[in-house]
Amino acid sequence: MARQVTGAARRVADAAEVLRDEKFNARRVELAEAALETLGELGFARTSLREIAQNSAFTHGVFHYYFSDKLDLICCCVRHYKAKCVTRYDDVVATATSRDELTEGFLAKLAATLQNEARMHRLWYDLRSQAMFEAAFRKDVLEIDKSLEAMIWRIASRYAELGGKRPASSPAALYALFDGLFQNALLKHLAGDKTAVPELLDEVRRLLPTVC
Amino acid sequence: MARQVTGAARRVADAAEVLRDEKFNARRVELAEAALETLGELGFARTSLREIAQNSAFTHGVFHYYFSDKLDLICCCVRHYKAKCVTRYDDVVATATSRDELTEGFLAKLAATLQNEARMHRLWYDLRSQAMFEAAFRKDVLEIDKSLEAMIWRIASRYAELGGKRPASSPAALYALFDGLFQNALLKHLAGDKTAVPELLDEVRRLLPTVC
DNA sequence: ATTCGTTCTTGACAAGTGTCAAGATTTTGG
DNA sequence: CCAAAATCTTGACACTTGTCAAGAACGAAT
Repeated sequence: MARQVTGAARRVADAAEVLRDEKFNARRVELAEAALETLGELGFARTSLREIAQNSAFTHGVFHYYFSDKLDLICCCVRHYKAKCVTRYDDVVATATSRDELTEGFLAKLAATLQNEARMHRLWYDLRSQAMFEAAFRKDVLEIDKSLEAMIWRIASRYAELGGKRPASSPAALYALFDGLFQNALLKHLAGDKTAVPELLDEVRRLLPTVC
Repeated sequence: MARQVTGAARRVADAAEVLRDEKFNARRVELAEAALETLGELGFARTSLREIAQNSAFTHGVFHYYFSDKLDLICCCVRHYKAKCVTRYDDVVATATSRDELTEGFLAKLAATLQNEARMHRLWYDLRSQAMFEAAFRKDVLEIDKSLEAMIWRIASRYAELGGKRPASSPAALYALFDGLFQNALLKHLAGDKTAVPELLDEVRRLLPTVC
């Protein structure tokens, strides 16, 4: 009987701890989301914890309560960002019933992303570059890169399938191609080049039938 | 006669000034080269002028004598870096007399670059990302990007020519593809992935005949 | 309602930052 | 050879940075 009580008590205690952990983690995500705002605005190099705090509803001390240090915070930001990013085109892939439909849906989302979420994406490129210097970022960054490659591959596979074909290149090559084009268009777009977005769309429209 | 003397004096003065300017600029390049060492090691975010000075034969004051501020120094570094980079494959393109020769020469240089100049290249990716935040970098970065695109295009054109064909993609798409592949391979290589280099070579070897 | 553990605020600290200026040193031109 | 201009050194400045600790505010369980 003592056994059962202990078992029950343990269960209750465990449940409580899980709950606390979840709450703790939810707060971490809240803070990470707030941090992403400032990071997207200033970039990794120019962003300090105090600046993050000032641009948010929190004080700088809270960040040190929830994160062991700055890298811990940024890693949490990156992981959180990932979840949002990777599913961006899943709707289009799931609902498109023809090559044209898929193409137009993809291009529309691509253009919208480039214009409305430029800040988040430049942060991604920033952090991916940081990972080349800071080993602490590498694991997460490589993981996200893999996820993005898979995302592109899903689009390409579906596009090929709708045409009764198979993709003509490897997942790595396809991802490299689209990522490179997007990165270049993003830089031009941020530099005020109005032609960046339409030129990206043209390029992708021309490319899709040749690679899948 | 007074006219002639003034004219001659002016010419001499001008020549002297040009000489001084050249000397001044040579020194700037020396300093930039020293700065590139530290920048390649630490990345833009973590590099301070004092650190640059300590890792070099100069004192930190000199850098402020030759550069108006930190951005000015970094811009000079980037411009200097460009000149070296853009001509890397020109020999191979000029001397190759067959597709195979060009392929092997290109791949050899590609592998060597990835392994021996990883630090300089991660710095390039770092600065290109910085340009998305810092407007002062954009002009130079976009210019270098264009030069690199042209470099890739020269290789692809020559490769196509040697096969009696024409490149199947636009310069932008080709550059995006190779740049994306290289960037990804660099990250993996820096993360200690021994397969990064051979996999890049395989991918490029497979890709070349399909895009040109 | 009181107590105890969690959460948050505030202020401080040491280290590091870019920038500048006064003066030492070297080079140059007459 | 000497004055003037350039190059360079040194040390200081005002400011920002990440980190931490002391304690206030809060919430939940007894």
